[in-house]
Amino acid sequence: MFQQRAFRVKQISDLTGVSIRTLHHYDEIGLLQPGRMNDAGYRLYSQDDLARLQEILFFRELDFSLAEIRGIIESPGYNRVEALTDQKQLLAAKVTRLKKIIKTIDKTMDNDKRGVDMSNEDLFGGLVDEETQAEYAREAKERWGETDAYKESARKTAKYTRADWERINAEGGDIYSKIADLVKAGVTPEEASVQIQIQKWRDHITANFYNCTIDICQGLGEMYLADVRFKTNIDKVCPGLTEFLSKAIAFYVDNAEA
Amino acid sequence: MFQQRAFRVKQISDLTGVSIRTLHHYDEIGLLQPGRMNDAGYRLYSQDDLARLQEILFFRELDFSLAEIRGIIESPGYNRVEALTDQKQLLAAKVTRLKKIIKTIDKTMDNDKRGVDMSNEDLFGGLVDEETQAEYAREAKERWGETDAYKESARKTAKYTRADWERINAEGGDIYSKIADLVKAGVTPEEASVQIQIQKWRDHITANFYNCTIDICQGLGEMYLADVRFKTNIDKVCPGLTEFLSKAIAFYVDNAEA
DNA sequence: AATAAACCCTAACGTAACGTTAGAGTCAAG
DNA sequence: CTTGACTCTAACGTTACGTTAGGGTTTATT
Repeated sequence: MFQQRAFRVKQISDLTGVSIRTLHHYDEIGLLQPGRMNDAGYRLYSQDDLARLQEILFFRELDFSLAEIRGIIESPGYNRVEALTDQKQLLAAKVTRLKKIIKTIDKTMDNDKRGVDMSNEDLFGGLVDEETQAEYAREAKERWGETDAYKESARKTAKYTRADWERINAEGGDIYSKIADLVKAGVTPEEASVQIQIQKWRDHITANFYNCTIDICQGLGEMYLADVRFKTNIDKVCPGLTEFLSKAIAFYVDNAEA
Repeated sequence: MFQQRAFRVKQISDLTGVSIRTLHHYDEIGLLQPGRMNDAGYRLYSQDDLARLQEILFFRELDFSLAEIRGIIESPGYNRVEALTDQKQLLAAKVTRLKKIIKTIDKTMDNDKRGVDMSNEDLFGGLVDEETQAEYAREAKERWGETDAYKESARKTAKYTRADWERINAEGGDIYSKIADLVKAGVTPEEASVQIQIQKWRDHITANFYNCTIDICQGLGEMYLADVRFKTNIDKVCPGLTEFLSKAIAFYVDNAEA
């Protein structure tokens, strides 16, 4: 018989840079439980456990919470290669963001030297979250490939200023809030009051990003639900909003087709 | 009379992306206290407060703790332009690290596809902290310019594997621990037992990085104390170690010159 | 064989940096 | 003069661990 190589906590710690306490913690919360234990109760990690830890660390680098990470890698539809592709995409976005911050620093130093004041928006270039929008856009690119919708969106959004983003975000948030209010009021996704907001939502996307066809509506409705990042962001407005929104969009699509 | 422009919490929040609660928190802990309050107790932030928040966010992006940030920007020797230069340097290092992680992802996907196993070290490229060393090296570059010492160091360290870094770190840590023990034992920096360790420390640097001349020793001794990142790292071994080490190095240098 | 030194465990409290209610005052617009 | 958007303090909750404390285990070295 052949015995698979097993690592103990210190070895894992040395190899990966995570603390032993962190390994204990990940075991406790069920994020990374070692394949087996020896008689003394020592944790023995397998090669597969190591691979899983690697994935966890990639997600952590992207500021996913441990609960999110666990949710993702344990979901039935989880695909390692796809996840790696996503992670790469998001890391690239982070690099872009950091580079933008570096530029902001350069500008700040320059203007400091010359005694000029910067606009208050420029002072925080790269620090505000507007980039998450762009992140999501890239995400979309990955899922849709180079579709016409994506190209149109990229062309439009490229010219947007921070003020534009603020306005767009505010408008979008406004629509979500209104739907959230309807949720709280106890109406169903099929009701006209909701469907009117879905129409507004679609118009908003068409006006600011790309021509939001019925097919794309359907895709978005599904994606919002399937993708944790969309989901958590939407659920911030009101828990359960994503599910509701998805159902409402599905109904909207069905009726538009009929 | 001319009244300076004042911002309230929501405006600051919209402008910078930090939450209102965060502003409250920064006020509470004294990290960012608004210039003044109105009669109703509303926080009114000035243009200068905004600039300070910008600096805080740069540091935060680099994972400095709020206590550290406060310590740095309130220290008497604090220089805004210098800090910006450092931040830029560190952000660049972070970009490098992220790019390394992206490479690791590429490698992982590639090997996955071909069914090959990666070495366990390579699995975690970019995730382990070895880079802090390189970070500090770059820091040194910035402070010293392109000196011969720096070039030699860069040439040597470029070839190091993770195993080398582990060994070097262990050796360095060992020397620090020994000095820390002497500190706890109550000896003075001038005593022979300490000076022997300083000699070992210098040899360690010469062996692994560059020819550590007396002049460089002196520079290092001062830098350790002056630079928070060196200081906090060294003080991790034992609080007060940096001061002690600095004194011991100063004495070593004096005696070597005589 | 014994005895350190280095390593492992659980349990439980501590901490940093906020998030999240809860309850109440402020202020401009209609 | 009231309503909606904004503000405040106070205080408890949360995440992701760090940090003892107290006690077994394994391995290297007398």
